[in-house]
Amino acid sequence: MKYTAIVADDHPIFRKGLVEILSGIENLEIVAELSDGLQAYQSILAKRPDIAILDIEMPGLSGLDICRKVMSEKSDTKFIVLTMHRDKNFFNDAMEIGVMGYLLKDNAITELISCVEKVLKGEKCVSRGIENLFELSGQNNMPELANLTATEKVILKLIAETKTSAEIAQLLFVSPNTVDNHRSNIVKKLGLEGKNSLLKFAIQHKELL
Amino acid sequence: MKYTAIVADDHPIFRKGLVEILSGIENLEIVAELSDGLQAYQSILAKRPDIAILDIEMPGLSGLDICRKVMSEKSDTKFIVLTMHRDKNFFNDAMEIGVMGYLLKDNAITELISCVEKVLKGEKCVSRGIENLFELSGQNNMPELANLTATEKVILKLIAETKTSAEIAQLLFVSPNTVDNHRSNIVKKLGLEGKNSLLKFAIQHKELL
DNA sequence: GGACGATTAGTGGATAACCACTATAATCTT
DNA sequence: AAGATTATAGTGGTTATCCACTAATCGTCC
Repeated sequence: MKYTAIVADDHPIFRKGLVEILSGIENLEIVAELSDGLQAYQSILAKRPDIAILDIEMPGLSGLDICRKVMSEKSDTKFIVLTMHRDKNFFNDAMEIGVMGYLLKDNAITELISCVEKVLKGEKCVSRGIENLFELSGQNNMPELANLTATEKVILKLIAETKTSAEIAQLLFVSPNTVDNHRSNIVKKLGLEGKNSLLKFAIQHKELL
Repeated sequence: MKYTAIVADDHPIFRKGLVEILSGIENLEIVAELSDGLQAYQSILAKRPDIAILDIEMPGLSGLDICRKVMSEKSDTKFIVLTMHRDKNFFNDAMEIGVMGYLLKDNAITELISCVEKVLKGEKCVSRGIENLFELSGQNNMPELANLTATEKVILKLIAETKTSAEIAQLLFVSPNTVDNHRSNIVKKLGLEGKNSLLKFAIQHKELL
């Protein structure tokens, strides 16, 4: 018996590679090949494939959006999502939604094949490199940042917006001295040194704040 | 007559797509397929292909590094580089080095094929989407930045790397006073105000420097 | 040769940020 | 109740940056 699959990815060359590899799996037939989220969603509803292999980052609907929508309509389709970026939020979302496979786009071809086979059997499958990523991101996501108090984080954010201590003091209705004191504490907690080191740090890391 | 090609990209699935598409070009034969920069470099030297299709972002040597090295050894190999990111610096570097083709990884398959054909004929070929990128970046690229002198730009870059005036002075073998003077001039030209305004500006705009 | 711009270097002053303390009140923990 | 943490506020000192000047040197263009 042949399983059916649909593939969606907005990068044509990468999609070509995907399709080529999946075509090599004997008991699998690709019934549709899409390049954007909405088309992929409609195609899944129309063809009800056994498995859908979706890029997360796509125009229109993301791969995760598609999973969410399809799964809310009691479908038996199983999902494997692909992503370029080792993003913890994506992974967490994917796990919550209940996708069966989570792969990094730079993974080996053998890993893709074995993942598809596992998922078809009903097993879950997560990329190698993701667990490492997890440990890593837990580590390099600045454990120091977690040590900061709520007020300190607020101030750090405002610093990242290139506000001066005087401006921050006005915004928070406290004395400039207090802000200055918080700055000192933050600098100490983060282990920074030198003039403007806090400003440099804040601007460079404002994405994680 | 058949042309020879080598392909290098560290993403296995994408590389598979690339190779698959290029195999469809009749007068082209792929003589090697690599997954890292150093291997690709050595392979090009060994096989002297007519054309090399290289990812820019690769472990070890980047695609551009490879071009630079190979071209300094009077090779006839023509280069097409691929990149995921619409990065102006990459493009400028590529043009300086003299690559024949510059493609974005999300480009269409037809564009890849026509680019290879053009380059084999000796024509240059740049991705659609790149010029747009250029106009865009050309517009919002701060006309004031163009007013800066070469030395001022160097100093601005170093400031963006969060170097202090004293450190910059040491690096450039000039007096700290001179660096300070340049800072003043830059601040004036950019119309900045307030303490650390230059540092803030430099860090926030370092991508365009 | 003269005008101009760029680079170099200096003086002097203002201020924001850093750094190290002390200290009080409020809150939370044990 | 005692202790810890947090937020608040202040004093005093150092320093990097900013700002406004002046000035010498060098190369380029007319």
